Amino acid sequence: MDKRTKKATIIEVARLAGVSTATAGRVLGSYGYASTAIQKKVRDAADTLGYRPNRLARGFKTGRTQTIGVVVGDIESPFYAGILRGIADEVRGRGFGVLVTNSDENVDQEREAVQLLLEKQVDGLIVSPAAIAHADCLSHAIASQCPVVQVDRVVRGLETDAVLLDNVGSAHHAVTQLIDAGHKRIGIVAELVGASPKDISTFVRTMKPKLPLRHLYPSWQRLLGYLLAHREAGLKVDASLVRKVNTYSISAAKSATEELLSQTRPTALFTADGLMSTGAMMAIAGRGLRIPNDLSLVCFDDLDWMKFIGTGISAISQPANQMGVAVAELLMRRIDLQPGPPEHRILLAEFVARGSIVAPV
Amino acid sequence: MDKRTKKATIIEVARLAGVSTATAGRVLGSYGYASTAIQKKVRDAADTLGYRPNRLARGFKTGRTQTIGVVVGDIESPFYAGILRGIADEVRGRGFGVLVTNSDENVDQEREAVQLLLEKQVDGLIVSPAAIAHADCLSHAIASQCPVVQVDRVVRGLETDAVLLDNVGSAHHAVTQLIDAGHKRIGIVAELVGASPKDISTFVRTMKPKLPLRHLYPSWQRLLGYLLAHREAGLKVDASLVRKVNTYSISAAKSATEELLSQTRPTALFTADGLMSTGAMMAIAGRGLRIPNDLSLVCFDDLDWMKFIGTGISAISQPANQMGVAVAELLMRRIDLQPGPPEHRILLAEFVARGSIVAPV
DNA sequence: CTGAAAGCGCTTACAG
DNA sequence: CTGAAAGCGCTTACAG
Repeated sequence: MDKRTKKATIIEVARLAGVSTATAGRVLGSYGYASTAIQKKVRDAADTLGYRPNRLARGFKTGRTQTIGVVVGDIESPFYAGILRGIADEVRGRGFGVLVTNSDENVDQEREAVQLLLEKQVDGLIVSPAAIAHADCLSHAIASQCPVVQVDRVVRGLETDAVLLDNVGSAHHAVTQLIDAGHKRIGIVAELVGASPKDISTFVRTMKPKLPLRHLYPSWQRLLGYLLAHREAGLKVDASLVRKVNTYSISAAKSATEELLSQTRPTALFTADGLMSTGAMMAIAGRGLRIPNDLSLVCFDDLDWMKFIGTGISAISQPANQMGVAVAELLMRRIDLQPGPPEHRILLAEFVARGSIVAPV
Repeated sequence: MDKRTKKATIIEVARLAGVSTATAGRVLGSYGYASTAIQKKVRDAADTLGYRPNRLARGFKTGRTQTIGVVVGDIESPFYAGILRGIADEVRGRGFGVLVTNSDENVDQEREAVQLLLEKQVDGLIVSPAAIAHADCLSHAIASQCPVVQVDRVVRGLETDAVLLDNVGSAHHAVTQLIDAGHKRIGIVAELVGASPKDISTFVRTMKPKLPLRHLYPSWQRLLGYLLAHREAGLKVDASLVRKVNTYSISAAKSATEELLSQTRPTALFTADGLMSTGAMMAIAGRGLRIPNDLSLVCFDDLDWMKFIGTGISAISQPANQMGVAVAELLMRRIDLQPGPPEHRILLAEFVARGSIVAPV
């Protein structure tokens, strides 16, 4: 192989092999027929020239880039990192590339990202939509024939395939463990984006969400699971046990938990995602509370430290990798033009029982 | 804006505006001149047609795709996720996309990934090389004019810009804290890829690495920092205090730590990265050891739980985001054809002192 | 300041 | 089974 700096094109390969560029393309791109004799000539020529196909040119010509775009909130979050990992694994064998962007859960950033990805002619889009009410940029993508699959949440009125978690069921199950152990005052710390105190108390009372269930943010769905578990047990929920966080950050989760612990004295706590759990744990440790003796705890998202802190923290483990694999699968199907109505694939989380639940004192 | 499914091209915009495609391109791509009157006509036409530039076509023509490729071990690792975040942030404003791939620290996978990225005509490559002895695919990339920047480690003989951490200095500093507190038997749990027991004992004795210092894997550099700290204090190191891990996994780190704790009874422990720290903590908790009363501990990589476990774990905090920003900056310069000899940018880690170091009993 | 024309590196009907 | 030719959607010298 000749290592010159100038890249060889199919034209040069064809010339050296003494065939047309069409034929050279057919053997190198393995489409169409070619006699074995010619195949060998072409491959040899390609080898000696160190030919590397220009996928950009191919994509430009065929209209398919073998690239998918992914827009998530923040790849630094273990949940999204896990999803991304699953996507990359699923897609690699197919020779696809993955273009990633962070939206920071911000609609403008999401719009810009989608725009860029579309202009780069991705074959499909995987999005964890920042806003759930509407997403013009995603409708626009679909209108221009770019398949979209949503993950973790679903925009109202955006009819696409989606991969979701059974948030209500998982939270319900976890909180039921607490109730079964005898807890009656169970605090919950959750993101609850865009909630006012009034929204929360209304929701706690009525359990009627403003949007259809499947268009709720995950943290709202988890709250619903919490409420349902209570109702099922005939327990009334004191709205002051339900804490939202001011900004989506560990320190805000910590403050919210501190307030909750000092003001309403719950005997158990349920945290609605990994970030909440970490913040809550900081507050718990800060107050010198021992788990489970002083406080029972169940967390959404199973983080490393839950395995070794104290007697272990019982947790709901989201199958992030599998979610990534599933969402990539669904997208690939659509890229392959498989028709059919939108499919929502709902994955189940695993409840990992450890030593953080005991009867209240 | 007209939302038809067929995408408008610059030809149609030009026709509607009554100008040539060249002119339309000049105003839409903001290169070259155009009178304000024409600018308006073209923009209006673009708006009514809902024109979106095809960046693939542009890239194909200009030879610059405004896309960079990134190959890291595993995006699920918080360290790489942090780097990727930094890269994405740095690059977004420039309208660049980021194509990510996992090598799983496997040379073949790395080669395939680099190959694919090159064929996709990325403008540059950021790689955390899987093997340090050589990397033909990266030399190949450079030979074909694709700038490469290395991060976290550097391949021998591959002269590129790089962003590295001062592993030796950081480890030295951390271990010195332990020594200053009076510890004489300090265990270390590290990855130490490709080491035999003999390699380790030789290295402990001679402190002469097989490769030049800067081409050592991070875990070896951290071990060196550990050794230097001992030598400086006039302390001899018992080679049985140095534990490598059989596979790079939490459970292997846990087993290695268990062996270390039961066999050699150290009074303090130094873990050489986040994964080692998590595994070690599982072993420590499993044995019911309390930190710092039963064992002092310092960890490389500052993980969330180190803030709230017990009295806190003192840790070395790698500036992963900054590393990502730096590596993207360096790459962007080369993409802009800035000449000059390869630059190695060495970042410093921060030592976060918490409550995990006390005098040995 | 603007336009006509060539061309980036492939693939794809269409002939033969 | 193979080749000549057109064309994907832009940008870029080159004229004017």
